Amino acid sequence: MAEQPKQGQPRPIPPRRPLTLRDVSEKSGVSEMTVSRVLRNRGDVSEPTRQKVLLAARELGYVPNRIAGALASQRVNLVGVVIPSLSNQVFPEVLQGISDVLEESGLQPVIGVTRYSQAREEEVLYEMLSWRPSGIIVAGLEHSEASRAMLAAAGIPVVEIMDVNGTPVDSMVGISHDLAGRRMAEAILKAGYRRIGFLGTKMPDDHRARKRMEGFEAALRDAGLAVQARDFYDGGSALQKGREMTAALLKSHPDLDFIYCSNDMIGAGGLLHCLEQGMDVPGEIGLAGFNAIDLIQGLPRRLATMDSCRREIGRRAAEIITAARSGKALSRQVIELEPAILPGDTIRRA
Amino acid sequence: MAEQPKQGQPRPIPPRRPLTLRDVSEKSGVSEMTVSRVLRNRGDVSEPTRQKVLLAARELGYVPNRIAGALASQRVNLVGVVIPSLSNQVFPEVLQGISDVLEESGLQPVIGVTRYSQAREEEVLYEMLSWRPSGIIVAGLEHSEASRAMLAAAGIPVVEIMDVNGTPVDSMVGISHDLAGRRMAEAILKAGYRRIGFLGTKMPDDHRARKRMEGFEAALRDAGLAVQARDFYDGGSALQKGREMTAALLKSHPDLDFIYCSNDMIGAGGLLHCLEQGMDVPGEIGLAGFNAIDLIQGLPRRLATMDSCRREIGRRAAEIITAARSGKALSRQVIELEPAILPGDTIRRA
DNA sequence: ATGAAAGCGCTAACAA
DNA sequence: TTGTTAGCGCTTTCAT
Repeated sequence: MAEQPKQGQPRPIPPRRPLTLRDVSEKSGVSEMTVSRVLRNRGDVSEPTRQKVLLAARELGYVPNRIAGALASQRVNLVGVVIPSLSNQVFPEVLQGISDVLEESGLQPVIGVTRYSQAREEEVLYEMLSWRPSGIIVAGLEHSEASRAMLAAAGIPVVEIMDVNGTPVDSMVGISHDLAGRRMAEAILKAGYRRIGFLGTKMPDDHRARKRMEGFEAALRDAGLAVQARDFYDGGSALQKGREMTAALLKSHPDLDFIYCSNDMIGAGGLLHCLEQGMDVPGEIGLAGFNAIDLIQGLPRRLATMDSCRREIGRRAAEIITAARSGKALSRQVIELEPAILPGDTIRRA
Repeated sequence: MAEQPKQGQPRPIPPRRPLTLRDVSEKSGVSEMTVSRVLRNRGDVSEPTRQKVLLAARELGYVPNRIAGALASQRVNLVGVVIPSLSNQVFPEVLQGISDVLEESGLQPVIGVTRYSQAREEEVLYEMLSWRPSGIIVAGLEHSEASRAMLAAAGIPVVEIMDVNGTPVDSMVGISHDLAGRRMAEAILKAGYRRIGFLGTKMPDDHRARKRMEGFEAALRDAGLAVQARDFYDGGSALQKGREMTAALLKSHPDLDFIYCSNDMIGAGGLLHCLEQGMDVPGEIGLAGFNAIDLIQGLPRRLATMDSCRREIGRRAAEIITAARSGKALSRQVIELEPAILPGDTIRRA
């Protein structure tokens, strides 16, 4: 049963058992404990010993086993991040903000995707909490009872992000989507538009889009007006849907003078349609979206939109986690950011 | 030192120690071992016992500790996925394919982002391997020596994806970007275009974009032609950059009759520019991109492009991992997918 | 069908 | 500065 290096054979995956600290200890002639100290830069180790250990570890190709480490130390450098989708353009940017901050603290984001389903969210949270992360960042304030219970009982910082219209389990960082809708409505009314349509997503669980719409309608009501026409989409290319829905809306309601879209992609599609029809934008018809995504920079007109502060939200949320971890026992923070209106070229200047 | 609920104070993080199997065991009056069996659906447990345990676990809000479980069982339901970026539209779709397949097998993807840096990739891989995942999926074939060594020594299935122009550490699933560039060049030449320009990304480490360009140029050379003009971009809105770079390219080389872009966003920007200038697309000038992203469905013309098979690549890669895990000891698979040309409306019909 | 004992690979706490 | 000991919370294995 002696090991027999077969030369000339394509090297198979090494059947070796994974290396342990003990292997490094034996190879370097230093105790496991000291090896552990060197590998974690902890405690005082003499420079010669340090070098011996480092060399042995490198030569063996040792990769520490964090599972054992985490169990022994009761510390995990993981932060759970739970978001509805990765294909939404918006969430990767939040993630960017999060990982920018976490990286500095040696924390690692672990991403879970819920597909806008509370049931799936519950599963994802359960799965994440079972790894005993140092904190959880989760999009939105609407969760199942079980999810809220898990989060509250986890004994770690929990930050709910993107939205502040509701009651958080622990901390929250976001914008008021109700206010965002209202503000946009006010800007539109101030610019003189009166016959207003709405295009949105059908997603029954996109609570933030819903809140924007509700805020928008509330502001119109305050001015004695109402949305004249609306339509909702579900799936497919948002740009194409924006085109089609705008075309349909203007056909059934030719007198509309503004269309408020629940996101920039829909708005961009609408804008392309209107321009191709030779309509005067923003004179004859105005348009607005939401999010301020990068894309709108390249459109024929800069679509009016609102900054959703995604990156900043990510940064702030991550900072709450890192602060809590380094002992600054605060928690229960509530941070409301101010979404700015970017009027672009698709709303008449007042 | 009695606990003293301070009312009116913001509730601090619950100081309770996390629950363990023992807590469930005590509450249910069943041994830890049997509790463990129930919670994992393993072995034979009588129905009454089962119910007792489940009830106790639910009432306590017990979440198992996977760290301990993984250490004891030497099994981890994690699969590392290492990609260059999340903001590229393309990678989230690969991820979608991956998680569709993994989900069925109870495996969980863990995402790492390299920002197109090999040094960062090395760190990310080290970090991931330290969690002893059941497999690793990594984008691209170009890695540092240390990364390749780590992957080879990890003793788990490794799948390199997106590209097949190179030698994998273990398995690979992707398309030939060299071939993709060639095929597009051939289609363009066949349609009668001769004065061809190129717009790409500056990213020095986007090897796949580079290989496409090289294949493209090789095919032109075979036809006795060469790229007449080229430009590269870096950062910012790709749509806007596509616009600007196309404008600049056509200004300095007004006789170009085709522009091949290294991705659809650049191509879309170019298309919008050309149409706004009143140019005849595809008669006067043709355009093509790469990836077949959703967005192009909503453009004024369907941009010519090539399907990069992202979803399928993700699925196949994940299947290799799940197959290896369920004992079907294969490994070392090489799967080359065929990228189809989608001529759209921006290449003249032959 | 259920339980008891051993130990996964590492680190905290203490000893030398 | 270095080493020893005793677990971390669970699962494997074997006994009952």
